[in-house]
Amino acid sequence: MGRPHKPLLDRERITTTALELVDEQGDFSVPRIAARLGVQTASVYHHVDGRDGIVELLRERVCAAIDGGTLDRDPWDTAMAAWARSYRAAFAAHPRAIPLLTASPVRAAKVLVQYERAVVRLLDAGFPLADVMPVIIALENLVLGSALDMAAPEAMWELTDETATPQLARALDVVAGGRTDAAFELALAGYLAHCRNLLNTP
Amino acid sequence: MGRPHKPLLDRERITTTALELVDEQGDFSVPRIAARLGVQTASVYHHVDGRDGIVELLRERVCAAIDGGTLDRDPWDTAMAAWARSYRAAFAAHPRAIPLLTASPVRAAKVLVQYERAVVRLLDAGFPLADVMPVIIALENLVLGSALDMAAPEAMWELTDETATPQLARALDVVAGGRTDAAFELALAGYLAHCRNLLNTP
DNA sequence: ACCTGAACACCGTTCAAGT
DNA sequence: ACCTGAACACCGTTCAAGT
Repeated sequence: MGRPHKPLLDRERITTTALELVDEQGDFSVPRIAARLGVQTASVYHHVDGRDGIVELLRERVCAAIDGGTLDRDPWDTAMAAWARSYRAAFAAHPRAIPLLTASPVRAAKVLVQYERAVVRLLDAGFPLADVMPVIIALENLVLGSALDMAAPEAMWELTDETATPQLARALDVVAGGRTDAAFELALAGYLAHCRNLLNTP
Repeated sequence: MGRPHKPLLDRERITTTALELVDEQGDFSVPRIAARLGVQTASVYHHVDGRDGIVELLRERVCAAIDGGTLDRDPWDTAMAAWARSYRAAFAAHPRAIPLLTASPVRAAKVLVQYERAVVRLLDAGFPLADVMPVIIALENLVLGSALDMAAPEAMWELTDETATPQLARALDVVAGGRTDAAFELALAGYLAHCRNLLNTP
């Protein structure tokens, strides 16, 4: 066939197809992307840096939904809370992608700029330089830990032998659906309170 | 060859070999396990429920290092803190296994028993039933989020274009090695303080 | 019950050949 | 520059055949 007049493929469409596959089936493969786009497997490699490159594109695509504007809100703790919720919501929109994306951290330029903004906000708020990264990484840990929890199928919490863990069964029963959100909000509240405290008692 | 007088393989040795491979190379495959054990690939399938079964065995093996005894300490918040640190340390002992293990949550019987114990401790401490699971899951999120951070190669934090994020570079520079532990301890302290507060102001 | 050898479907990746 | 077809090494899994 040779080269077409108009390219059949581009990174955008490859990313979209990969994300569709992950949303539908929990995983993707290069051949299945190619098949969906009506193209040979090898063609994909002319646009993308292998399978790992596609994962990186997925990470950037998912993270594009994080609203960096939240970081401009006042005061600083409101900004951090809103950023954390937006960060988490971006991952929640594609739960089946989460195990794929959390394997290595987000280092896309667009997200690093948000980290830079967060550093500045915290310095302006009065945090000592040495506290800034721990504060930010702790927030990232919170978000990603919660994301993993969201990615776990509900069935993971269905206890097969309830008699061995009766109190756990009772405690699970009473939270049912909202366990994930409640845990995140609890951790976030604790985190923010502790940060405020750090600032007031140096 | 046929059946040997003494089995050449068992789940224990398969798990150990898989963990060795993961520690050394960041991943494992059934054929490579077989090769190390001087056996055919197909033989492994007589002892183990496929690749996923081996991952589950890895999860159980790594989690066996969690010290459930910490949950008996007094008072309850000391117990939770010690449990969280032990939980995290178990994962930290095999950082390259973490992405493999965090994809789905720990549901091995031996660990569920610890969750049961944690539920009882929290109920005894006076937490309302509805708060118990959020409190426990938030702790799990904290631990796993931090584990992911530990699994990330140091290089992930080396900024290629420092000028775009100068403050981030400065903040990173000053924490250097200890960023992961500092972030975890910060989040844990905030979490515990918040839990204590929940208990005192219902 | 446990190991082998062979087979199958699928994967990631490369590359010369075409336009 | 971009697509194809063919190739390669590797993977997970199954199964009949042996003891």
